[in-house]
Amino acid sequence: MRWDDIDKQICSVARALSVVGERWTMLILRDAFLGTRRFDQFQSNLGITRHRLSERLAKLVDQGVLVKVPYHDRPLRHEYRLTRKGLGLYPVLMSLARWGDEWMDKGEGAPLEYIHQSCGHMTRPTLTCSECAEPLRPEEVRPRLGPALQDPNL
Amino acid sequence: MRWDDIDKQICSVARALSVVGERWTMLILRDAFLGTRRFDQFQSNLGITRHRLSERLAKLVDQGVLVKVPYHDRPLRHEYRLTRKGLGLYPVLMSLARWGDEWMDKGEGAPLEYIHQSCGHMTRPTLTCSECAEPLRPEEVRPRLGPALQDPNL
DNA sequence: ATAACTGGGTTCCAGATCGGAACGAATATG
DNA sequence: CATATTCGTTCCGATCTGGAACCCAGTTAT
Repeated sequence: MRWDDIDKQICSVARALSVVGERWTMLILRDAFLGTRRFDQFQSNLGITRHRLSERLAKLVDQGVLVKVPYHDRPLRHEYRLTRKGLGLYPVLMSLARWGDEWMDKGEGAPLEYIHQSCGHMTRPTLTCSECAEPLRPEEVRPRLGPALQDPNL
Repeated sequence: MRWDDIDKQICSVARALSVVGERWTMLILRDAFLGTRRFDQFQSNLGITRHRLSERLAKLVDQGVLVKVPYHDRPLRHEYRLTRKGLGLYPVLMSLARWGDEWMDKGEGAPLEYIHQSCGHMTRPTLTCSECAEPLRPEEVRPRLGPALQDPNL
């Protein structure tokens, strides 16, 4: 199977990766969450080539993860901002960051720390159950077929 | 900058992606979390080529995300299991799945649903603050430089 | 005992994707 | 007018990918 066809799988992870699973895309979004908005800020922060960057940004705009907002008229200039769909990726980014902090540390501690302003503490983002609020452990979660995978002939 | 050098960045997201950011890797891990363990189970579930699969598995073993465990002696056969480091990626996978459920749905509902066995309910995995247990919203979290990025000359 | 099968790979090649550098277009600045 | 800034695009050689064929050690089927 070609990579371009993964979005045809009936799997939310595959579909998500069809949008954010390419090289650089997650790093672009990391920067977007940290406040980067303009083409060449992205470019110099990331060290990605201009070509690749414009390709990735275009796809993210296309998929509704970013919007192009004009911030200057003549000459026409845009910046790229996270949409609600884009903001929805926050847990993915934070989970990646936490895993990196925990498992890929080279002995100098975390690059960034996060203050949760509503409670004032340094936070360690934790995935919890929406119903009982306990941290979700893989052994305690049982997946079952959802609507999209239920055979109507059963 | 070449993609192979992203792990040199002082950024946990980049370091995490240097391990799990290649095509297919996350899908391999998704399958691993759903119980897949053997080479050709992965291969037929994913539709990845054998070559690519053996390459990805080798890297994941190398990075300590999976372990090769022998399950048969003569002929020698191994299976691939998640290590603690691998299990640590659960929040990343679940967050991706939730985002896919929410934003990439094609109108037939979620492919999988998740039952949290310790509370018995269908759960919607939610990223929360470790300190106050409230859901983490990006606007309420302020990043600051951590130990790895603090200039010792300040 | 020979053939066919199984699990777990590796080799090879054509085509797609990538990185780097040069080029372009539209306006602003001196 | 010459130069700079911003945001791209074009081109090309290098790297990566997918598909198919091949390999090898044991195992079962004939």
